[in-house]
Amino acid sequence: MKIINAGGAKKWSTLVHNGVVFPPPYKPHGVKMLYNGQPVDLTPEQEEVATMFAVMKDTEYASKETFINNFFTDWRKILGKTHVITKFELCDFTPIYEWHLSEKEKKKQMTSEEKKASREEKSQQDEKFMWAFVDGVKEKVGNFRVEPPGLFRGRGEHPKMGRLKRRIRPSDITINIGEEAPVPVCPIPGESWKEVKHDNTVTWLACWNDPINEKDIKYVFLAASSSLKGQSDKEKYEKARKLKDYIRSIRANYTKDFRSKDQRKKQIAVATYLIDKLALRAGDEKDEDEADTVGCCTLKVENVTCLPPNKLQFDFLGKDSIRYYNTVEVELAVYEAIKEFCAGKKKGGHVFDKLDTTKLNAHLKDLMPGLTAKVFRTYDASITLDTILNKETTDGTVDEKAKVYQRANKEVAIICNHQRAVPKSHDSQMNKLNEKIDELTAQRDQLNVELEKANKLLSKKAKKRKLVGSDGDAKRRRKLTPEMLQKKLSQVETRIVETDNHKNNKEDLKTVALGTSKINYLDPRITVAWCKTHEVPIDRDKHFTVLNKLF
DNA sequence: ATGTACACTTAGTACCTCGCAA
DNA sequence: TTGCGAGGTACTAAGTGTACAT
Repeated sequence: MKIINAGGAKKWSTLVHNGVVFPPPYKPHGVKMLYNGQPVDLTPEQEEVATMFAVMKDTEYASKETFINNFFTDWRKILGKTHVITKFELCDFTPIYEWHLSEKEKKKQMTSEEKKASREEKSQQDEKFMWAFVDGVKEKVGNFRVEPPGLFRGRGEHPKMGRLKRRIRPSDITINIGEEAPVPVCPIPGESWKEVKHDNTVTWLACWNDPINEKDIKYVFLAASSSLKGQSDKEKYEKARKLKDYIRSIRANYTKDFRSKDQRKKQIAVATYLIDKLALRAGDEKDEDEADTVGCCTLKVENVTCLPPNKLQFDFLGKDSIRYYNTVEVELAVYEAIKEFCAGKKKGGHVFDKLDTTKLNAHLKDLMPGLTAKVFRTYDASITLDTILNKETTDGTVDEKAKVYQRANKEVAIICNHQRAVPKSHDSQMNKLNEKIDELTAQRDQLNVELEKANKLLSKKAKKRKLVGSDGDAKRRRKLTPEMLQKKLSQVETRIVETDNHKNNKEDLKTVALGTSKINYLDPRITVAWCKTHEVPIDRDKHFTVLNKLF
């Protein structure tokens, strides 16, 4: 018997769960697309794939050549050699797209009771799959739903985008479950699981091969709120914290090697420096059939520009094809070393040609037990969060303190290069805020005029009263007193400042994704400690409330 | 030393929900 | 009552890193 994961520790003693939920079978709609202007008959299977493409009309993918070619190639396999459809250019998916829009509209038009009812029905069906028992403890399952068929949405310039991701069947699925637990009933009549195993050195409940990349495996894991996930999360942050004790000697170590005669040592030193200073990812080698992205070890000469006297400009696509664009001042020795590594190499050549992630990590392990490249990102995040929170938190309202936390969160996100697409509604929201500010400013000006008038009137009246003893007329009495106007004025002024801050904050964060760092990089213990010290209720944030219980 | 299978973390986006202001 | 924005969840792609085979 092949022993898999032999070194892996035991993760559980008993494991009980109910398997996975399959997406419902395809329901044909019968809407005919056009080919060369004529309606065409499609079998349900053919129609299903056509529909997958049709509904993506308003995405970027729909106009990408690679996507279209891959889709069409896979679809034609299903259409068969003799089918009338042979040219993509003659296909008109609009009828199906419009059907899709009207279905969407129908759903939107449902009353809130109907929506609620169907939601409840669904959650009732899902209920038994949502939970697992790990060593007798009820834990939430993460992704118990099997991925539905669809067109592959690879990020960046992925050579496989648009390929048909076929339907997963029970015979694709391996179930991992406790020996004594009942094997989940296969929910599709007449079919059965590929395999049932009882491996307690792993944490997954089910897996199948990714149909796009057959050598890749998709897993069903427990949710982040489970103690198994919480445990390894805690270990991750503990390791990052330990790096604090080692960082001085690690830095001394690589600094010494910047000028090493041994090219490999020198490259390791410079790479470690970049990972430490810039929180770059390790950068594993990638296959030809994946998007062309890089990390530290895979940086190519064209990704780094040396700007005299000692600046480096980085420009490359990293994970998820997110652009990393940054100019930094580095130690002169690093600058010289990079220049030397790049010298004489052709475009596409690796800056660190004597290096890969395995070698780098092996070296890091010598410096600190369990140290790998990714720990530096967690470490950087922890240091940044801690520093900003300590430096910037002042006595003030809870809202003001929360703003400080958000600023720290933002800095971490920037360091980790967590970006997002500018929200679709960004421009219109900015316009609205500008209009709001204009409106408030006009209000303010108006109030100032009124206030001035009211004050004048008051002093006039005072004079008059001395002379005549007037009690003022009814019309005047309805007007606001200067005090009231003053109060209103300061309210408006506050709102102007608030709205302006809100606007600037929104603009500032339009391309920054805060969520990833919050979930994966901000040590909950730092957050919780800060909340306690500064009397910010932890339950303001659901994420940390959950983790607080777990940690 | 290098390649690869496997397991697990990290990532951005689409969508959904809920509370609030208009 | 509605429409909208913030914030959360679901989804699944894309990384990292280890163990083992070659």
